[in-house]
This record gives sequence, structure tokens and C-alpha cells, in this order.
Amino acid sequence: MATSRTVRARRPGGRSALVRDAVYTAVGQLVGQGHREDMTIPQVAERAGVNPTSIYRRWGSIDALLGEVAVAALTRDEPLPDTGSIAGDLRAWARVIAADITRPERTAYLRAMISARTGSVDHCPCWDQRSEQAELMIQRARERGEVTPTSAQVLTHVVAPLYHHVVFGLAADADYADALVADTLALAARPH
Amino acid sequence: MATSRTVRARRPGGRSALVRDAVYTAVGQLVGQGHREDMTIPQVAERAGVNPTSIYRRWGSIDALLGEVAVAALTRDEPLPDTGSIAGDLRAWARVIAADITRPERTAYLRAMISARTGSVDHCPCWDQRSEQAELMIQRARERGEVTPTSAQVLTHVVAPLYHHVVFGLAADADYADALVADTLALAARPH
DNA sequence: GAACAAAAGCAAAATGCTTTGCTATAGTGA
DNA sequence: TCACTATAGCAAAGCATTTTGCTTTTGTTC
Repeated sequence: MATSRTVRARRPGGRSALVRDAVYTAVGQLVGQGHREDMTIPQVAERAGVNPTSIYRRWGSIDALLGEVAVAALTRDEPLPDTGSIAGDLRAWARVIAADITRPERTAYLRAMISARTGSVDHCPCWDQRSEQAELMIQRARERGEVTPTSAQVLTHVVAPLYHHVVFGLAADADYADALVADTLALAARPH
Repeated sequence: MATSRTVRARRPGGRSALVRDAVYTAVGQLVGQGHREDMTIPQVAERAGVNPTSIYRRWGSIDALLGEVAVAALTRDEPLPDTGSIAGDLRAWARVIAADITRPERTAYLRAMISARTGSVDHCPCWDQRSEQAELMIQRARERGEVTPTSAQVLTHVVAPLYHHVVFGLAADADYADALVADTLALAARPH
């Protein structure tokens, strides 16, 4: 994991950023090894080669840190499929999502993000991102004159079930993704 | 919360059960007050009027305890709607689910359950319960000669999006529930 | 009702997380 | 380059959680 995110900070370059990256990397490694539940700040600090105090002062708690890293990891943007039809695009996209979020670290990050979420927060960066992606594919398809589902339908009937399944420990494979897309396309095709 | 669950234990009556109930109640109160994140075993023990050691020896960690209480709270069975049509049943059922899981304690429990879930677990008691409920309503409707969605479709296109929305902090109100049911019924109506 | 066994209570010790005051380091702007 | 400031490092103290060995209570069985 290299220096990729440009968090607006007073001192974006230099040591601050180095420490942050080292900490992010350490958290990533621990999550990868299945230590999401029992992660502690001293642990992360040691692995990052950083003083625990620095983490305490910057993030306050392991949950806040984990939440931040999770969001960062889950919102890196990937290339969108462009197959020439909305059906093909959605199918490819859904499969990529399924494959992505079923990877153990990703699942762990998702759970961390959910766990960190407090009642007051009412929007979710990774959901916003999926929404934008859906909009884009639909936009393109409409310009080609295709009949398409709405982005709300795509989010509700394709993305939500995938995330739900993963988060609750149910199967979310390519077949499931395909079925979701098929249903959603059927919804769109029906006369309004 | 009274003595309702009959966990198969060597000594089902008596002190063991009393301690368990007191602990469950204490956890419930703390969750209700928004202390899911910062709950500790000594805290729960004091509120339950129980020795911390007892909790350590029985549950091991606060996460294990929270997970257990969450599952217990989320799988108490409610009466199913019986309106005479699958459309009415599903609409009523979806609204009840939405209203139920958007209550703050319920949302907290859901998140606790998700957080407690490890990769190896591949089924979810509260999902199983929803599945059984859906099957029952569909069964009844089919005996009346109605065209119905499959239970898989209901779970995927009604229940999953509701849970997803709640868990990720998005809105899940009666309107959303209605829209989900409408879409699912439309799917069922379409010629195969 | 007496013996047995399982679980709870108790208290002290140990462990490890967290805080705090201070110093050192390193970016930023003149 | 120099002053300034934000952040990191350090070390010690404080504190809460967790463990442990033992005793007590209480349900179960004969």
C-alpha cells in the first residue's frame, strides 16, 4: 500500500503521511491475518514501527482507526466494465463486486466499517461510490437507446443483496450475482 | 426480559439460569443506552449484580457475550401477518421488519451480530427464521391458488435490502419496504 | 438427606492498555 | 537560513481489565 490518498491535512507530505501509511499498512496486515477482533493499538504501533502515543493522539481508539482504514480500503475506485450493453455491464460489474467483497480481508473490512458506524452517520462512502458507478453505466446505456433499470433498482436489487449476503456470512458467488442481475433486468423490461 | 430461552445446559434451572438472565438483561440495557462499542465485562457484571469472574469463565470475552445476546434478541419469533393475499402479507411483513430493525437497540444488535461473525460461520439464525416465515406465507398463498414469488426471491429482494440499508445506516422506512414488495411481486407476475 | 459435582463468589496478583508531561524532530513560510 | 508550529517519540505513572487459586453456594442424584 503506497501513499495514495490525499487526506486534506495541514502538512500533507513528510513524516505525518509516512506514519499514517505505516499504520494503515499494519492494520491491513493484521486484518489480513484475521486479527480484526483482537487488534490493539500497541500491537498496531509495534508492527508499524511507530510509537503507540502517536496513534492514541491521532485516532483515539482502535475502532476509529479501523473504521477509517476500512473506508479507505473499500472506496478505492476500480475500472468500470464497458461491454456495449447494460446487461453485459451489470453482469460483469456484479461479478467483480461479488469476487471482491468475498475476499476475507474485504469481508473483515466491511464488518469493521459496520461495527464502527454510529447511529448519527447516515451515509456511507462505499455506497455512494456504487451509486455513482451504477449511474454511469445506466447513463451510457440510455445514450445508446437501451431500456435500463433505474440506479435505485440496481442498488437495491443487485448491490444490497450482495453486501447483505457477504456481511451475514451467506454465499455470494458469481451465480448469485448473475441471478440478481437477471431479476433486475426483468424488472426494467416490464412495462411501467 | 424474563426466563424465556431454554438453552440446553446440564443444570437448566436454578442459579445458572438466573445469572444468565441477569447478564442478558444488563447487556440489553447497555445496548439500549448506546453503549455497544464501549461495553466491558466489569460494567456488565456490576449492572447484573454478578461477579466479573463468572462472566469471564462463561463467555470469555465481551464480544462473544454480545454476539450471543444479539442472536437471542433477534430470533424471538413474532406472529406472521395473515391478510388473505400474498401481496397484503408481504407488505405487512416487510413493514414490520423495517419498523423492527430500525429501532436503535435492534440496529445495535444487528451490528453486534455481524461484528461477532467470523468467516467460518456460514449460516445465520435470524436469516433462517426469515426464510421459514417467507416459506409459510408463500405456502399458504399457493394453497389459495395465488401466483407467488419464490422464497429465495423474497429473501433476496425484500429482506436483504432492508437489512442492508439498516446496517449501513441508510433509510429503511415503510415506503422503502412497500417499494421492495412491489418490485418482488412484479417479478413473480412476469411469465417465466 | 447425604454425597457429589458444577457453577458462582471472592480477593489478590498480574498484565497490558491508556494517559500525561516533556523533549526531539521535521515541515512551512518569511 | 531562521523562526515557528505541528506532530512524533519517550518514559513513567495510572488505571482497568483479566487471570488465578481458593472457598462457598446450590442443584442433582443416589
